[in-house]
Amino acid sequence: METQDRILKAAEDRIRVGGYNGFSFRDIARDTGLTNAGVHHYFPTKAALVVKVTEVYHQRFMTKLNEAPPKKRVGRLRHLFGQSLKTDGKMCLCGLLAAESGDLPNDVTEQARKFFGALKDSLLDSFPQSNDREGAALALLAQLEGAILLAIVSGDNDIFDQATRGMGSDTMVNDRKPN
Amino acid sequence: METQDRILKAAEDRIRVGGYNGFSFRDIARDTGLTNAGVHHYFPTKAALVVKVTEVYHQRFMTKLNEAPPKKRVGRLRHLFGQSLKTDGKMCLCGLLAAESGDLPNDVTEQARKFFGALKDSLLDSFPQSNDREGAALALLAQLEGAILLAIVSGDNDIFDQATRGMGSDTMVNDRKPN
DNA sequence: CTCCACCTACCTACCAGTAGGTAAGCGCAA
DNA sequence: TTGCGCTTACCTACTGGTAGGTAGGTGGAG
Repeated sequence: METQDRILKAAEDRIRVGGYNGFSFRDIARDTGLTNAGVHHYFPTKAALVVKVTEVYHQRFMTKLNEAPPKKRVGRLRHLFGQSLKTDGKMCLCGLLAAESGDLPNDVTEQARKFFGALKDSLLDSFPQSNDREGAALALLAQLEGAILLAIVSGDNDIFDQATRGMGSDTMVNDRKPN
Repeated sequence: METQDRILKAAEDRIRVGGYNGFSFRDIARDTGLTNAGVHHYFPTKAALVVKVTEVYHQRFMTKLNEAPPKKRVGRLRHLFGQSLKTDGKMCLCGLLAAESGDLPNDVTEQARKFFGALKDSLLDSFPQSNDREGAALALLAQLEGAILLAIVSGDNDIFDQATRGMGSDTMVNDRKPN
């Protein structure tokens, strides 16, 4: 694996546990077997590193989401969030950054915002046109992001399933009752 | 206002913007006109300070929530979260701490967990006994916490309303606060 | 020989936390 | 009423350690 990719992976893992202020260049250096300066060789500033991490995350996530046809996006999204929790045992990267966004470099906040914008747009086609699709997509996104948050703080993955029951797989694949 | 309370207020405000690692004792000292050591006089460690902040927040929040009768708790809770966003312009304290919880002192994480436990318990009575009340309460909590997160990162309070539309008005009760 | 990856060595600023001092106030006894 | 022991509420000055970031070198591959 390329050094740059190892740096990005280490940074993503760190951020998804402790957030932007919860890791340092030296942490990443230790994780990758480099030195502080070695990490700076690839990313001049912390903000630049985190922006790149979010770009990679964004693209990877959207690719997986858009593999599913519009009608199955909700279930797919639920699956992806669940995987984030159960396989990685970690928060959604952009969810954590969003929470801290009041104290982040502007371009990092902007990246998190873009992620949720893209998610919402990809989701719109899953809802019937007549209703408030925008609101329905946002509500769903909110519920998923909140569910992962509740599960993480509780240290209990089942909470994610409880808080998202009925979403996607059973009742709601293509006809969630919008409020 | 007592010095200790000014410290607690400053710390709460700071945490709700940047999280646990997003503020320092010196920030609080500047906010309150004290010195670093002056803040340490009241709170020996950062963890102790943050634990106290969450205790005060928890109690204040639950008091306001439980003013409403069980049947109106959902609307009340939505109102309180909306107020947190629109009046304070800030995240829910425990939501932010929950997101970062992977990198927090244990007793701080525990406080955040307790907050959501209390919220869920208070909410249970708002749901019909026959169904999966636990899941319904968790889903609602998740949606609210996620909605505030999406609104914060977007810098657009309307997103909170969109993502929680219908909540507390159809199946739940009205969401106008009865003051 | 050049370029690139990465290093050593270092900077300044800041971190949480501590040591020890001081000024003002308390309850209480003479 | 004065004086004493003790406490509260801070302060200045400092510690060891870490933060993000930089200047300039080294070693190996092409």
